[in-house]
Amino acid sequence: MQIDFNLGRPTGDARIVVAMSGGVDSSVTAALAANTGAEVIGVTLQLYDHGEAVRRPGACCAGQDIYDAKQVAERLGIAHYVLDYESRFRGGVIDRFVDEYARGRTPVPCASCNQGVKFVDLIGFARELGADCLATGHYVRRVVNDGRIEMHKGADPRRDQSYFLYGTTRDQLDFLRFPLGDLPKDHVRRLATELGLEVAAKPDSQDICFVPDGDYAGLVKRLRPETEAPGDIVDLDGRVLGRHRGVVHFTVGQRRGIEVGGQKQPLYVVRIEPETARIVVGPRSALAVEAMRVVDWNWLGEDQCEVSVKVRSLAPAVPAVRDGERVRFASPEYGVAPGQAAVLYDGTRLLGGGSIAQTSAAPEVMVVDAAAA
RNA sequence: UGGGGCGUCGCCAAGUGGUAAGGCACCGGUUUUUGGUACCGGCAUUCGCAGGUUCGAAUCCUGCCGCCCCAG
Repeated sequence: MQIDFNLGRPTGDARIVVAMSGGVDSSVTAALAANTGAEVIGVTLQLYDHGEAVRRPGACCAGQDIYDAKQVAERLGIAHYVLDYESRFRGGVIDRFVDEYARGRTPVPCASCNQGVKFVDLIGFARELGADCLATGHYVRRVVNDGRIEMHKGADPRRDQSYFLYGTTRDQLDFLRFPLGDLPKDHVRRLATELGLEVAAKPDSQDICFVPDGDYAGLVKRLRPETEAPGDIVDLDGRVLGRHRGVVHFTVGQRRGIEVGGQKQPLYVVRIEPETARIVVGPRSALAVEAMRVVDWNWLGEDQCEVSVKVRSLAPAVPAVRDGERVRFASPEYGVAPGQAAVLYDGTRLLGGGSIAQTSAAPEVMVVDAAAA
């Protein structure tokens, strides 16, 4: 399969650096790059293998991933480097991750990783190598439209990763290539099989990469012990309903894990107050948000105001209006957690996004109970 | 120790003779390169305890235990 990398010159003279995680996607990306006839250099980042923050006994998955990447590079006959970015990852991703939880917010580590280590440091490295581009296995599309470079959602809607890439700058986008953006995931896997890549059947990555056992709370508690201070669970009127074992265990919109029973309706986390370690809970209707304040914007669009917005990776984007740093939903959105990313689109085009700083509750809607009426 | 009420899964709660609803919580799964949501599934051989009546009781009777309210 041939993919046009749009390098602006014959690929035979070009040099492509590929970010190789050791997974299926980036491995196929490397293979597609090699297919162009360009000189291809695979780069794998060692991010958390020996990190103090992650004390994982026994075999290390990160080590396995690096090994896998090396195997693939060898099979493809391309150069391969492993870069030690642990300290940068620790500072730019893990520390920020735990700090956000300590503030009662809910971070998106994949977004900060892409914004920092991957697209700043790795692109810098690729440029130093004299590369024409950095290719990654992300499911997004880079579209040149009338001389303007745009990022669009991946063609496979179930695989689109643009949410995590909202922080990509124009400069970075200019240098990046996403050869998988037009392909469905199963197609990529089939390619991996056809190419005889040993990672073809490797499971998709999931969860937070530096917390493979899923116990992110344990990591946060080790680094920020104050997040495990117990506190009250209170309702919207301040009545104490129960106790909890640390704000780190909660995020706005969360239902499970509150451990308060005996209610007519499920309770959800409405607000987190880290100063007093209080978790405020209420019915689902209390989660309705009509607008939010978004900070730390990255903007790739023009002056679009009518947009669609995602406040989480999955779930379709919903209509909204952008007004400065405020974004107002056309209809109430539920479970909008500060710290998460607000990512704005114009159709499939990524316009930019930022970090959710505050939300405004939608006025209580009188729900008429048809059965009672 | 006069009167009244109550005791059904961790919580709330249906069920008043025919062989234990439902909700919340909890657990598991599905989905997912964040967290969460959502969805699906599981969850009392047993109804405070002990006897009795009955073909058959959580439902009727007796006693005991516990709790609540009003009276003292």
